[in-house]
Order: sequence, then structure tokens, then C-alpha cells
Amino acid sequence: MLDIKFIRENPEVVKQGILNKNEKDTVDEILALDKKRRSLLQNTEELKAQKNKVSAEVGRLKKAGESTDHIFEEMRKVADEIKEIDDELRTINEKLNSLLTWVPNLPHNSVPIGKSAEDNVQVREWLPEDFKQEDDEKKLDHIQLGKKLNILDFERGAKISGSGFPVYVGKGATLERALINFMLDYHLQNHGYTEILPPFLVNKESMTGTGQLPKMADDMYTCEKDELYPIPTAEVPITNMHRDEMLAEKDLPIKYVGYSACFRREAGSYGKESKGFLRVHQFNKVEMVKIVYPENSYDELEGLVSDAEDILKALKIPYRILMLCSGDLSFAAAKCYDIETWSPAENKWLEASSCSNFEDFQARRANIKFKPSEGGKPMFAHTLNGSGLATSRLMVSILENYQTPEGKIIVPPVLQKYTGFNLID
RNA sequence: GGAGGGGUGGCAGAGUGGUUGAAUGCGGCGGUCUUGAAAACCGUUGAGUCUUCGCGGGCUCCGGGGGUUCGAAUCCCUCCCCCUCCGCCA
Repeated sequence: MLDIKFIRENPEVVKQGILNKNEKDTVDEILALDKKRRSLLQNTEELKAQKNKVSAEVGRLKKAGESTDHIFEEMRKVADEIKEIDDELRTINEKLNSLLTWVPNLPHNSVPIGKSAEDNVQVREWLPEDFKQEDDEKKLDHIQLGKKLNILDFERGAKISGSGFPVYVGKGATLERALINFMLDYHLQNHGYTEILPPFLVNKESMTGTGQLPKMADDMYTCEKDELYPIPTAEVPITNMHRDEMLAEKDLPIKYVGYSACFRREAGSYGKESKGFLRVHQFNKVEMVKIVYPENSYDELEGLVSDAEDILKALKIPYRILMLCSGDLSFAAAKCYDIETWSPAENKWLEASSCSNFEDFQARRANIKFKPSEGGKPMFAHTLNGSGLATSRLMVSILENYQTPEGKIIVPPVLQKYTGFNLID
């Protein structure tokens, strides 16, 4: 959520930001409602001041044993008038708030202006020392490997749940579990995070707090009867842990890392892009969440990306970092880096992580504040999160990059103590 | 699922219709004392919003929403959450 005061004072900046993000500009409508709201507010508050004054007077008169009947008739009228204005005010507030929840966060100044993913800017690329690309065309893709080695079963997943719900079998399941444990341990031991294992179903307030609702309503699953939503990412429960809380500056930065299954409807995506692991409805992810002092948030973003990179370096998976352009930024993000891992069989880069700074956009929605140590007014914290990382796309890269000419998989050395085996055949 | 109890400021906890935005304690901040710290003592300390260049002033907020009343933390309705006991159960 943007600060209404900021919108009021910088309408052109907000409009430009919305435009750069390919979102709908409702600024003029918002400003008109805001103006109306303030005028009604002044109106009703004046009447309320009068009411309060008279009511206090009644108290005094009663104590003195004097008659108060003559006052009541008049005050009843004032009370009615207040009610009328407040009703109108309520309608306007609801409309205004609903419009505000649809206004995206504005891109940070350092973000390149662009329309789509084509305009994203590569920041750097990392390849393992012994990385070779010659034999790529001979390599099996992850679906072929999964079938051949009997470690992934997409067909049975489709039977028991539907397409996009993969089943991990045997060593495939163990490898997945090893990967999750490795990533969690790595962040805990080397990057100073605190582990969280969050609920996988959250309420509407949480979904709104991090910005998934209302815009992404069609992309999430719902449990209507209980008004709960299966989480699309652990970002939601973890960030919302501190919803409606007043933190102390000395608590910051808060750094959490947590595993969760992630559930996404992926409404409207079909075809080649969606085969195998490339697009699934349920996947596993280790997520990092930071709640930080505003001034430090861009440094913390760089740190977040580097924390995710460390995992790929340890696994020796080729990757590149992209800075998303304004048009490709998600609704709540001010700046975002995507990390893409190399898939030799697909012959392309696959998004395995997204690291974003939301500045105070989520904090304002979720009401996450802190008291500055130096005193003064409470401030909204800045929130960030990044995948560290999502296993499905990463698994594609691991399987494909670690396959032998015979179509077996060598378990990446750092995972071997977690799997208990070093070859899948 | 049944019965009962409870949700008040950063935290703990008083307060049951009229200067109560809220006693008190803790915590925070400032100070005295001290070589320094602790302790002790003194002072100070809720949030949001509107208005004003500023000083200031107004309004709202005691789980959420609605109602009664001239006036509600306090009474009524409703929803949510937490705790205790019983039942059921992975």
C-alpha cells in the first residue's frame, strides 16, 4: 500500500510509476475520493466536537441537580446529522481503501524502465570451473531422466491430484528432501537466519498483508468453508508473523528462513512451458524473509541475493542474475533480482529464485512497525524476501547438469551426506 | 462438539454509563548520585488521522463490526481469537 499522503503530494510520480509497471492508473479517482473524504471528515468532526462539549456540560448540570431536558432535543438532531455524514464517509472510505489496495508499489530509481521480461538486465553470470556446454544436445531432459530412473512420476501425480502435482519416488524423494535440508542448514549455519516452519494455510488478512490479495485472487487455491488459503510461498506466513506488531529498532534486522510447500493455481498457463517441473501447482521452496531498518533495505537486498547464490555455488550449478525491469516487477516489489539456473536439455535459463525489496509497501499493509531507538514516531519497517531456493526448477538443473553419458545422476557432493548415496541409477 | 472464563497502552494489569486516553507496575527515554556501571531517587513516555507555514487545536481508537444513549472501555447484538474443564481424535 502506498501512503495516501504521498499520493496526494506526488500524484505525477505515482502515475509514472504505475505506468512503468503496466498497471491501472486510478490516481485521479483516488484523489477525488480523498478530497471528498477530508471535507466530510471536517464536517462530522466539527459536529462531534460540539456533541462532546455539550455532553460534558450535561454531566456537570446533572451533578448540580439542574434540568437538562432542553438540551436533549437539540443534541438528538446533531447525533442524527453525525450519523448521516459518517455513513457517507464509511462508503467513501471503503471505496478508497479498495482502490488503494489495487495500487502497486512503485519501482525504485535504480530499476530499468521496460515493458516485459525482454527488458530485464543481466547483472552477472556464474559458471562452475569445469563447466562445459558441448554435449548439451545429447543430454536427457529432467522428464526423461525422471522416468528412466524412476524417481519422478508425473502421471501418477496427475491421477491422484491433477496435472502439475509431481510425485517424487525413491531416490528422487530422498534427493528432494536432502536438497531442502541442505539449503536450510546452509542458511542457518552461514548466513545467520532463524528457522521457521510455518502453517501452510493462512487467512485473508495475511494474504492481503503481503499483497497477494486482492490482485492475485485467481492464482491461489481457496478453502472456502474455512476462509483459508494454501500459501503460494512461505513469504506469506513468515512476513505476517509480525503483522500488527510494534517492534523495537534493536530487534532489526529480523532474518528468517523457512521451508514450505507452495501451492499455485497458475490459471491460464498451458503448453510447452508447463511440462514436467517447469510449471507445477505444488512445489517445495526454502524462503528467506527479512524485516529491516528502512535505510538498510537495499544493502539487505544485495545480501539476500548473495545468500541465494551461495547455495548454487555450493551445488556448482550455472546461474545468472537478472535485474527485473519495471514492467516485469511483481505488484508489491520495488526492486527484484531473479536468479536463473541453467537447463542444458531445455537449452535455457530457468527462474529458481526471486529476491525482492518491498520497502514499506507490505509493512504498511500488514502494519509492521518499529520504534526508533533515538525516540520519535514509530516507522514502518522494510520487508524483503527471496527464494533460497525453489526446488522444482533447481531440481531440473541438478538432474540435467549432473547426468552421466549413461543417463545416471551423480549426487552433487554437498548433498551426499544428506542423501546417504552418491549415484542415482 | 459441550460447559465456563477472558481479550485494555511496548509488556503486565486496574477500571462496569459522565474531565478515564485510561490508575499502578515493568520496560523505554532524560536527569541526579557514581571514577564508570548497577542500585536508589526525580522527571518523562500510546497510536492514528484532520487542520495549521509553525505554535497549537479537533476527531477517532480499550479484539472486529453493528446498536442503545445527550454521553459507552463500561449496557445490548454479532463475529473473531485466547485460556480452563469434559468429549472426540492424528
